[in-house]
Amino acid sequence: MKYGDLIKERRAILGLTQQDLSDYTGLSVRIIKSVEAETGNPTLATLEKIAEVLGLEIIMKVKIINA
Amino acid sequence: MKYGDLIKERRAILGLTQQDLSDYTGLSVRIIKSVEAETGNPTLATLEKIAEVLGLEIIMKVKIINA
DNA sequence: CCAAAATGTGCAATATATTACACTATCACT
DNA sequence: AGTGATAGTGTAATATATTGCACATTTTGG
Repeated sequence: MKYGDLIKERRAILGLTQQDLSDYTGLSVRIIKSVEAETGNPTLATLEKIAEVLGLEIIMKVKIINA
Repeated sequence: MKYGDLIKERRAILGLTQQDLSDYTGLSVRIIKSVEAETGNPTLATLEKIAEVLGLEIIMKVKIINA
């Protein structure tokens, strides 16, 4: 799953800084950075908090081959 | 994101036990259980390993309101 | 009904995600 | 050029995900 760029772009669209996103999610700025850079291995809760603030959603579904 | 039941059902469809899924993913049986029960807070890597074996995928996308 | 297989739970040890702080780097603007 | 705002990095401390074991419970098939 790619998520770093999506989060970064979405945050930019909403005009938020990493600090803003940190404040709104309650996550450390360091984690915001690592998630956007896709370094590290975030917890589902971490991703969900970010997704919630940015109007994103995380979905697990059956993988369609060749689609 | 709901994932426990999907994983459980998918594993059943493929005729795998929790032990099988543990072997194929390299994750402990305990974690397989906690993920299926949606207790705990799994790492993205943990979910991805399970998804890969079960033919599932995890996606983050812009949330469409009223859809 | 019975036995074996599969699943669920408590606990301690280990691995690692998250945090906080300090510092550097980059970018925008005057 | 320089200042302020924003973003990236190293390290140590803390919180917690993951593991392994032992045992209880449930389920499945004969």
